Amino acid sequence: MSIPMPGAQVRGSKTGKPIMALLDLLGRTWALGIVWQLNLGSATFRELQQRCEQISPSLLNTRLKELKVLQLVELTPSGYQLTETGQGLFSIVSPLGEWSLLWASQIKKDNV
Amino acid sequence: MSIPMPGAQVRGSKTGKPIMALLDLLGRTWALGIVWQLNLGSATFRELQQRCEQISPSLLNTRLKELKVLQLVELTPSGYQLTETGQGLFSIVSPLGEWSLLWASQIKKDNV
DNA sequence: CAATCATGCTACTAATATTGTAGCATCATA
DNA sequence: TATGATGCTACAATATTAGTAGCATGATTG
Repeated sequence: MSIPMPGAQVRGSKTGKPIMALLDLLGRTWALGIVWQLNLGSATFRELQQRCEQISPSLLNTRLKELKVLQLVELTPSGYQLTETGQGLFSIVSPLGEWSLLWASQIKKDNV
Repeated sequence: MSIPMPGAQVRGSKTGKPIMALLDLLGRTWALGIVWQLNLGSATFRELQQRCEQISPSLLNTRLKELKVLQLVELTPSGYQLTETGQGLFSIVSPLGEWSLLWASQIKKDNV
């Protein structure tokens, strides 16, 4: 799967709009999960694998490559970590944590 | 693929944490894109198909089923539309639109 | 200096998800 | 009773993800 570079055609969209590239990226398995986990602190490849509940190394590596090219993640001597841009992305999606709890309780409520 | 119900095991996570269910859902092709498009206004199945640049009807239907069960989307006489909960989700992710533009320009800048 | 360990990662097959096309069933309108 | 629009299903082809084994490199340890 080619890397969803903003400005280029991406999976599901030919317009090249950055938001479409971003939605393509975030719509890939574990992409958002990796960003989420890395926000908890930098991690080695294998640590990250464990935090992501045993994601396969091939997929983890594929995602990390994408995230590196798109400058959301970088590999430093102390492990993989979010770039400043990656932190910016995280800060946008971070309210999802709290929101998901409300969402969960609402779904439950309606099933009673 | 089973529906990522918060509280249950989901793809990639056994903890049942709502955030993991949410990340699973959002990590599926077109899930976030459908929410994004529906925020522009309700749409019939076929209109939605066109807005999503010719997403296949089988996948669109699969995603809509999931989003309906998870109460983010509902089918009304005037077409598919976001529920209040779905609008809440959108309001969190909506800054991604503007953010993606900055992101795109930053990536370009670094390539110069 | 050889053995051990941890690192990032590749290779490969099997399982699963997505695409793409055709077309069905239902309802409203003409 | 046609015609058109609706929501969708079926199915084969293709692409992605999962899962396991293990390689290559560098640091540490005996």
